[in-house]
Amino acid sequence: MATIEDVAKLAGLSKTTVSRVINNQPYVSEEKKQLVLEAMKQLGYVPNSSARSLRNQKTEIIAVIIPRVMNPFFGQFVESLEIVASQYHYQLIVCQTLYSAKKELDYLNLLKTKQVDGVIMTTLLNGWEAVEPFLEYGPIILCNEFDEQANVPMIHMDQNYGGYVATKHLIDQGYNKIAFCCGNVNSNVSRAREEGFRKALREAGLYLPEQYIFRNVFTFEDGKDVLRKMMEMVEAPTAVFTGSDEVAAGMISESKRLGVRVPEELAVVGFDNQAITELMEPMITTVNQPVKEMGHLAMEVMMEKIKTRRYKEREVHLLPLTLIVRDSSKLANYNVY
Amino acid sequence: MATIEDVAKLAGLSKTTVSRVINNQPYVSEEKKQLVLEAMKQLGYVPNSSARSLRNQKTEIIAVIIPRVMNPFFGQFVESLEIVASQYHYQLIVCQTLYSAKKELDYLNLLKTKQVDGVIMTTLLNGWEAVEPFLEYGPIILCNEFDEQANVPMIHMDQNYGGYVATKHLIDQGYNKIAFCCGNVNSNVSRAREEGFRKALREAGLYLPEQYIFRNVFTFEDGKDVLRKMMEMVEAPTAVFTGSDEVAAGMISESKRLGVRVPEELAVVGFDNQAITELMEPMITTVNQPVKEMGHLAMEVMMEKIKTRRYKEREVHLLPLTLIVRDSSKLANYNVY
DNA sequence: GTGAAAGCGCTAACAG
DNA sequence: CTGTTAGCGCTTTCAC
Repeated sequence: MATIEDVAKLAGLSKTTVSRVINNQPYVSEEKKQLVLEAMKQLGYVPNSSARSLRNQKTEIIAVIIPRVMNPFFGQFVESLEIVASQYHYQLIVCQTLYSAKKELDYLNLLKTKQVDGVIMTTLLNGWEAVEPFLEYGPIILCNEFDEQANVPMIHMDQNYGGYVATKHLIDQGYNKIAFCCGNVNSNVSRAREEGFRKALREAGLYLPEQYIFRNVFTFEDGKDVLRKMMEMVEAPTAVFTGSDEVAAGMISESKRLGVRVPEELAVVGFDNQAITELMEPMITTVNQPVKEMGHLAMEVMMEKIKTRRYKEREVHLLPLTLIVRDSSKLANYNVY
Repeated sequence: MATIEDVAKLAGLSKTTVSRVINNQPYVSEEKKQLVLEAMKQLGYVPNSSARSLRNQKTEIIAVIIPRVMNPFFGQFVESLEIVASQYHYQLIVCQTLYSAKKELDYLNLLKTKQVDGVIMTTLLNGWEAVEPFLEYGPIILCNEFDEQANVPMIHMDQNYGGYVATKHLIDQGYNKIAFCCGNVNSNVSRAREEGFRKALREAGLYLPEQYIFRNVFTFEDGKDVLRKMMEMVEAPTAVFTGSDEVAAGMISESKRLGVRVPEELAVVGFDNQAITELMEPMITTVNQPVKEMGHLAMEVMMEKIKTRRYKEREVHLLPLTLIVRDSSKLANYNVY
């Protein structure tokens, strides 16, 4: 493998001059520049990234921590992050926690070992106190997940509003026995959605029985399970707010199997606005999250923080959530009027 | 940031000894070892990866080149790759070509610049001739996509069989006007499937009109478009083999809109066995691809190639494909008997 | 067992 | 404009 020295020798110049050419620096005559370029081409030379990283103290790699790629929300996030990163000639390392706090911590260490220039986190399994010390080694951006104390850039959606608007919609449709389903209990995302949910119920003077609350519901299968549990209740809910389209789809699928009509006997609202919402029958009412925008913004903010080196300041970017009404929550007779 | 030198000073020892402790090398007394460990803890020391990479000529990073993360097939592939990589303490860089040959080449350069220790490719947009020279800089593994000339490890499915078995199934169900749909024209995957498809038709003595062949069909929307085109034909096909479940879903969705009954008037077979196949109505007949296994195997093979440093040899791992019959291709009256 | 010193490939003072 | 030199942080001879 050719090194800068080989190029220098072949061109009959010094390493410095070659380096200047590589980095498009001024103060190198056109003549010598051509000499260098020629030598580089002849040797098929490309600079060694490890050497550059060591010397420049930066790797041009960003790590993104997500639960798992196959969750469509995070998959889409990774996709949009990578697109922007590649425009800046940065690479993206994917880090899947698989919901393990230990793995989250291991991945944060990439910052400490200087394998990456920054970390974008979408989970906070260890709590902010555990994450904060890593700030000493480079920028961390909180995406989707958030924390009241965190002194870093945060990009997320108004989850409280999301929970509120979806629930308000159900109430407006005439439903009054509404259940709540969420994923990670320790997540502020879930917490905020639940607050919004409760706010809507409160405003409507509706009561929320304890058993109408389901937590740690993540997958299609989980959705099925919850539906069965709901239907076994003496007083079953007539509507349910879920934390993800996948869960909503599971519920609808299981409803069909049990002969429960959606939305007549049970209204279902999803979250995320994934492709599946338009494929299910009935099509799923959901809350759209601007994931792509979040990815773009996150990477842009990361690039800026790396450049300015000021990243230990709280900075909140709030992205809008919008309710998308489809068939899984729309009572036919309400449409007539 | 503490360096090895700081640790050495604090422990009152040399860098060499500290290095030995870091790397668990023998020939260091238990006593000094404890001294070093203590100093390391006190300083919160972690070795700098760039320095290690430069010195050891390896980064412990693997790049994976895929079209895009949001394609569920590749998303799942990335997910399983990352899981195995992390067990080996390797990181995974995602590289999305977005179907651009130039980007594919750019990403291959990661190998040349030594930013990664190996590359796993799932596309071959530039043809093997263009890829081969990069072998000089490190291992390349071909996954899913394959090439007859490539002198590297290849892990893929028997696509020819996949095309054959799905088509045979349609024929056995009594369909005889069968259309073919595939994605990338220049892909051996598509090519092999088409061969299998044609073989089944040939065996059954069925004729294949040119207009029954659709290429460059990738998305849900593409599926809808193709369906409309098919239905506009004077002699419309009564069955269709598609290259992906997404496309199949698009077709079924559009069929419903147009009042075309599936499978009575049109049988549809997908490919990949994604979650969506069980959510659509009717549920989609498809060909299961062991993506997870492919990911695991690919990373295991990569680790082995990196260790042995022998990777310029052709080596084919063929994974089995299985037909999964569901409702989108099953004529009710055929089930009775 | 332990340490001094060289060097991985690159960039940036600094001097000319 | 160009080159000499030092050094980023680590591992590995090689000597003791």
